[in-house]
Amino acid sequence: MRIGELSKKTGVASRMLRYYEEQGLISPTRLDNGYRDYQDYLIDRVGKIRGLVDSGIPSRIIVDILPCLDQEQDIVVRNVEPGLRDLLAQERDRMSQKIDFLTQNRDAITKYIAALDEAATEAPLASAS
DNA sequence: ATTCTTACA
DNA sequence: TGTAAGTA
Repeated sequence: MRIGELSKKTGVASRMLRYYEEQGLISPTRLDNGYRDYQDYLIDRVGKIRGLVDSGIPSRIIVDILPCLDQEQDIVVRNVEPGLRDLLAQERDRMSQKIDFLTQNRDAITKYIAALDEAATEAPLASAS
């Protein structure tokens, strides 16, 4: 399928699909007319990529994690790149740190929402005062 | 009508 | 990311 169809199926803007390609996250083939040709499995892959990207994970890390996502559980460990283990461990710690940060913000927002609801209950028409 | 690349906001 | 230009 071409970029427009993949965009509709994944909800990812075609602009970003081309960007993902630049980042080495996906490698669509080309049609004779130069149009990008995406395989069906990329629909699922793009969904996972979006999840990672939306979590704020740098694309350079996503590239290393992607092969783990494309398989069910049988992770192939042939690519024993030198510092990859440490790189991923370091990234995992950053994720934990980010999760803690987001958890705090979520709780703070939850309290704020509660305060807003309470205020609305006490003074229903005070929004324009 | 769609997509492509390049480039600017 | 969105959009514009000029193509294929």
